[in-house]
This record gives sequence, structure tokens and C-alpha cells, in this order.
Amino acid sequence: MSASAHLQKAATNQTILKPAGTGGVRQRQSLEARHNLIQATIFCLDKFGYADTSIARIQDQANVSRGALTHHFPSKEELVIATIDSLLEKLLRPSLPSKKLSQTDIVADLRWLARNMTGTARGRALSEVLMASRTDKKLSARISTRLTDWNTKLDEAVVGFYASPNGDDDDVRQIWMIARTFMRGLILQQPFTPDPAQIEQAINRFGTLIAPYLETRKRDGVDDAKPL
Amino acid sequence: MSASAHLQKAATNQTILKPAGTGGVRQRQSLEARHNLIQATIFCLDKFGYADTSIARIQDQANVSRGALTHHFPSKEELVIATIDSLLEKLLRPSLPSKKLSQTDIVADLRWLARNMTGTARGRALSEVLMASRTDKKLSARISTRLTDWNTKLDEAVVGFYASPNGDDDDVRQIWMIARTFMRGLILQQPFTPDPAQIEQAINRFGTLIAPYLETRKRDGVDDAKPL
DNA sequence: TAATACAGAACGATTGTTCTGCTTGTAAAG
DNA sequence: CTTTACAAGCAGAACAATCGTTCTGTATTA
Repeated sequence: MSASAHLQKAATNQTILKPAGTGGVRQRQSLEARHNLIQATIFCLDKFGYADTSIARIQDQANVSRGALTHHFPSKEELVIATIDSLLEKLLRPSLPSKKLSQTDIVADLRWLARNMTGTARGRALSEVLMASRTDKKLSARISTRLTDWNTKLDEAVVGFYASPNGDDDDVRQIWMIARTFMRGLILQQPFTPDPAQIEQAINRFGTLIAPYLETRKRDGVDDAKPL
Repeated sequence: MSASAHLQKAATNQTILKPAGTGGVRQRQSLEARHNLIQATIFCLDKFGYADTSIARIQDQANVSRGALTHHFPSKEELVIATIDSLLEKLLRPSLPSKKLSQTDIVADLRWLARNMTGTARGRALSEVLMASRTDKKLSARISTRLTDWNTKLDEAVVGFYASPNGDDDDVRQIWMIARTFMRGLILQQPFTPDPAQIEQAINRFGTLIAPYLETRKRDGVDDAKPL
């Protein structure tokens, strides 16, 4: 079943893809396979959880042979690491401009944060890896710096357009860290909160809790300088 | 070490109509094996995570033969369910009085909550199961009612001695739900927060965020009526 | 032609479950 | 108070299924 699928896939790709100046046909296909595998990993992490995200399931979901998978990623850990990188990058720079932080409305920004962390396959997949890395020290060692870097990057972006009434930027970072933590907890709480509206209400209520300690920073010059 | 625990277990477990005190030798050993297995499961969930908590590891940790394990728990799911029951019971009724909620100091109560949810093997083991049940629907179906019941129980206990300044008990429940969610998120955040003091500071800061909306309820009569 | 990119079989290890024996406490029969 | 029958409690082998990894073979392309 998979053999014919692979041939079919290769045939269509050959007809579609042309040597568009950059990179050969070969390299193009390779990158596409890599991308498919990472996407399939995210999908499986979200749907089956870290425990049941096996190599077989991933290669099945990606419509890629096992040989191809092991060619691109010699071990499962390598695949997970590459997936994390893709995850963090896209979570930090959402492609759609509408998904960017509003930079003025705190509750709206919280909802953006909630959607990115709990409302998308990427966010849930990341949480699965986070939970797994709690006990998997080898995995933790490889992603810890990426995670802390990502957190500080996001914190600095927030500090860029929110300020504390008393002028203490550290308090802004701490509050945003609390917000991130709250959002992470939502993933564990959500399945046992029968009414989805309750979640949204909690997010709004949380916004009112932190709103008094965050105020829009006076922006001098261009307002969209920070790409986030 | 386990005499009282076994009696407690006998009271809560399957129908044991024997008059208290005269547990047979046979039955006694059986209950001890059950208890050891559950304790081993908690230990493994905390140390190895849900994915790597295998039957072999549990029976190895509990010093129990595989036959004994399958005798007490015909499937792994049954063992996890029994572990959850034990977990929730002990998390709700901590044995030491010092670990009870202070019922007056909000920040102190938050610390108690944090210690119970992230600072103990039981709390971390529960989080592992929570995360696993997100994608394991069979498991989710069996523990969801237990979890929601547990949440409401804890909420009602909190409402019992905290009140909202505007008299809205629902707001107390919502804020406490936010607190629980925040604590759950700490488990995912902790491994990537290099400085442990930062966690404690965040808990304290969170306390100041919710403190204005919780005030000690006027207690008429006995002050320790609620066992919690 | 040499290297790259794959396909897929084979590997041992480990998973959870099922099954067959054996020991032993316990309650009924004598 | 024995004796006996029987099930509860347990030990461990056997099971198919699946895990991640390694290996050999085959196109394709630069």
C-alpha cells in the first residue's frame, strides 16, 4: 500500500516541482520530506500524546517510508528536537498578522497567548514534550536552553510594549511568566472542565487580575517596529 | 507503617464486610501488596513519567511478582485508576495537620497548594496522569468524574472560609480555579526555570494578585468543622 | 561514477496480557 | 480438635504485538 503511494507521490512531485533556480530537485524533495515528518510529529504529539507517538505512527501519518525517516532523523530524539525547533519558531512568529499581539489590550493579548498555547496543535504538542522532558533528562538537556531563550524572548517582547505603573520592568516579566504558567495549566485543566465557556471566563478574569499592573507603554515613532 | 493505611484502605475499597480489627492474615498480606503496588506506581509515575511507567518497572519497584500484580490488577488501567483514587484521597486529606489550609493567610494557603500539587510525588504523579488522559479517552472517561468531584470538593472547602468582598461566592471558586490552574502550569514551567527562588517569588506575586478578592470569612462557632 | 536519498527487511528488546501451576489460609465436615 | 476440600493469593513462563534501531539493497542525480 505504501509503496504505490510513495511512487505516486514521487511522480506528482516530479511533474510539479521544477528546478527553480535555488537548490536541486533532489534537495527540494528532501526538505519537503523533512517538513512532512515534522508536521506529522506535531500532529501525532497532539492527537496521541508523547507516549503513543511512535516512529511507525509518524511515518504512517507523513506518508513516508521508514527508510526515509531514519535517513533524515537517525534517532527519534533527533526528530523530536527538530520538531521543537520548528514549534518554537512558529509559536514565536505567527504567520498571520492578525494573530500578533495587539500590544494595547491585555485581555486580547491573553487570549492570543491562550490560543497559541492551548488552542493549537503546536501548542499542545509542545506541552506534551514539556511534560515528557520533566522525567527524560536527556531530552530536557537538549531543549532547556531553547525553552529558556524562547521564554526570555517573549518576555522582552512583552516588556517592549507593556510597562509597570511603578516602572519596574521585572514585575512585567514576572506577571507575564505567571500568565504563561497559567496558560500551561489550562491544558491539564481543560479536559476536566465540562463547560468550555468556563475556561474563557477564567482567562478574562485572569486578565482583570493582572491588568492593574500592566499599562501600555508610550510608543515613540513607529508602532510596529518590533516584529515580535 | 502500614497498619492504619490498610484499615483506611479497607474502609474505602471494595466491599469488606468483616468486622473491623479481625482482618485475616491472608487478607492482610493482600492489602499490603495492593498498597505497595499503588505506592510503586506513584513513585514510577513521578520518576519515569507516564510513558515509561511499565508493568515491569512497577512490580520491580514494589518487590512484587508479576503474577501478584496481575492478580490484584488485571490490567494496567485498573492499576492506574486505583492509584488515582489513592492519590486524590490523600491529596484532599493530608495526614499531617500542619499541612492543612491555614484558612486565614492566602499566600500561605497558596504555598500549601503548590507543595501538594508540584512539590510531592503524589502531585506530580497526578499531573502525569492528567496529561496522559488528555489523549487517552478511555482513561479520561474513567477519571473525569473523580477529578471534577475532587475539584468541586476543594472549591467548596475554600468557599467555606474565604469570601469575596462583593459577596459573590462564584468569584471565589473562579479565583481558586485560576490558582489551581496556575499551580498545574508550574509543573511544566519548573524544569525550565533555572532559579527555584523565581518559582517561589511567582507564587508570592500571584498571591498578591488574588488577595484583594479573597477575605477571611467570619467564622461562627467551631473553626475546624470542615475536615478538608 | 560517487554520493545522496530513499525503500524495506531484520534485529533484539520491551510492551501488556494470558495462561498454567503451586502454595496456603480458612471454613466446613467429621 | 482434626481432617479435608477448595478457593484465594501468588509465582513465573509464554504470548503476540510493538517499540526504536540497524542493516542491506536500489534508484536517482549532481
